[in-house]
Amino acid sequence: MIRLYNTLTRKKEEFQTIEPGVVRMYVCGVTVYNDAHVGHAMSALVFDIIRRYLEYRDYKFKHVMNYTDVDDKIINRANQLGEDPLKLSQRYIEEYSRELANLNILPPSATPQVSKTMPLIIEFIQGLIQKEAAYAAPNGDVYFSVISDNDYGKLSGRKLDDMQAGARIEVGEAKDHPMDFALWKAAKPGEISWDSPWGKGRPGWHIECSAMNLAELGEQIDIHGGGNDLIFPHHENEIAQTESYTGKQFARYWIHNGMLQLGGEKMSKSLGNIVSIKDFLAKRDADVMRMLVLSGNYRAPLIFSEETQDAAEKNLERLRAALRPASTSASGLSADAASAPAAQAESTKQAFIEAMDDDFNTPLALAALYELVKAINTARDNGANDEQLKPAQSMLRELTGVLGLRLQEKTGSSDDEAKVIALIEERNEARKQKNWARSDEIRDQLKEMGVVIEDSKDGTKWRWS
RNA sequence: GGCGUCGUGGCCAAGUGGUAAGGCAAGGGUCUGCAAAACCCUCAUUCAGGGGUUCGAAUCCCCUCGACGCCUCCA
Repeated sequence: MIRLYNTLTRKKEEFQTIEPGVVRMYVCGVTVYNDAHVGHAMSALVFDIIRRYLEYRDYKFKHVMNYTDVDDKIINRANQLGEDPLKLSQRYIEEYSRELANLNILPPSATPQVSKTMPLIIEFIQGLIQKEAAYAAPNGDVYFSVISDNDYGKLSGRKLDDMQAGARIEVGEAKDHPMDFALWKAAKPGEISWDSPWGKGRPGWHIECSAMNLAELGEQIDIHGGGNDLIFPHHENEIAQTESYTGKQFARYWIHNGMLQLGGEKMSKSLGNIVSIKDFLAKRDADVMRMLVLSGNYRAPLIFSEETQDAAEKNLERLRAALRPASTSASGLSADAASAPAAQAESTKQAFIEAMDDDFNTPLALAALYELVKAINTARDNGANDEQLKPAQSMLRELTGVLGLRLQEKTGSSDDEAKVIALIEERNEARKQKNWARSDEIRDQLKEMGVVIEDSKDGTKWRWS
């Protein structure tokens, strides 16, 4: 039984899809106006891991991730650069999708954009007005009426009365209730706009997701996800809009990832404490980012520091090392001893599934993997051959694959490779003559080139580090 | 001020009533010319602090302190 934590009910619930065997999942993507950062990567990775795991458990997936390509910030940025806003956002959409691919994130089955969903958004708003859940203001704005929705606030656990006390009431706004929010914003002079029954304008932020959801996945979906900073107001408002429109429960499970922390604070564009995905990948492997996400519960804040990144690299190296071949001089284990790693493979698989079934407990799943790593290494140390290592190694490959880890060995340039081999030959000559000084000097030189060497019975092995 | 999440060893982090997983770091050992890798051993009588419930609490309740998120755009 798969259980997952539902923000809506604040507890873990058994996972049951509307249509057996099929998961409809909508995850809020990004507003595209500049470089995405590792916090966005965290969110995308969390839902990629969830998807990969549920696919491993035989679910088919309809995975939708939207792009917000019409928005104040995009317009401002475009004005600064003297560029067309839709061209600007298109550029960042392409860039973001490349970055997701670089992070080994499976492409969603659909990636709708606001600018391409206008007719449906307008239709949606009209429907809400007809149901008296929304109203057009004289200035050309259209607002959602929160008092029309008797369970408004159920996702974030807020009451209208509580919120009103602290709400910022903009002077001159044409709202009936201070918490009412815009479905349609009248265009300011010179702004990009679309025609509508209320005049030229553009959609508010929340309505786009309701509309795209409906278009791509239908009235009811299984999982709606995003960062926990979206719970209020974004997801709260999405629920209000969609449920007022359809009269049905919108999403069964609301899943929210915790925020990535840099220096004790949430990483965000407005705070300016940003590490872009691009900058991260220039320094570290995509697996490192994924390992970082796997190292903690997806709902908890993720500490992003040099120390946690270094630890993630070490952990990856441990997994990679376990997949390396047996010693060429391996004598082979007795049939009895050879069954140990294979048996561990089975018990690790059980433990892995049990951990992941429980709200995607990746730290516990990793612990199960390390047990398998140990069994493989022990067998190898004891002389297991490749054939005997294979069952355990394939299982390790399978389960790390479910988590989306690539575990590729690092590579260097082939030009350097010839040099490395020459140096190792020279070093082995020196070692034969017991010229340890020269031998160690060459080892240091290789280390500076990023090459690690290991002397073994099979000869000297080397790899890029 | 309101709503919510949370505080576990040097660091990261499982564990939500039955007596503290795992990884990193550190120390010792086996192996090695020395290393590296691997393996073995050591490393929290204790879970922010204080009360309470219970035969029994890191786990439940209350209070205090602290952190983070949201309440405005945000993954």
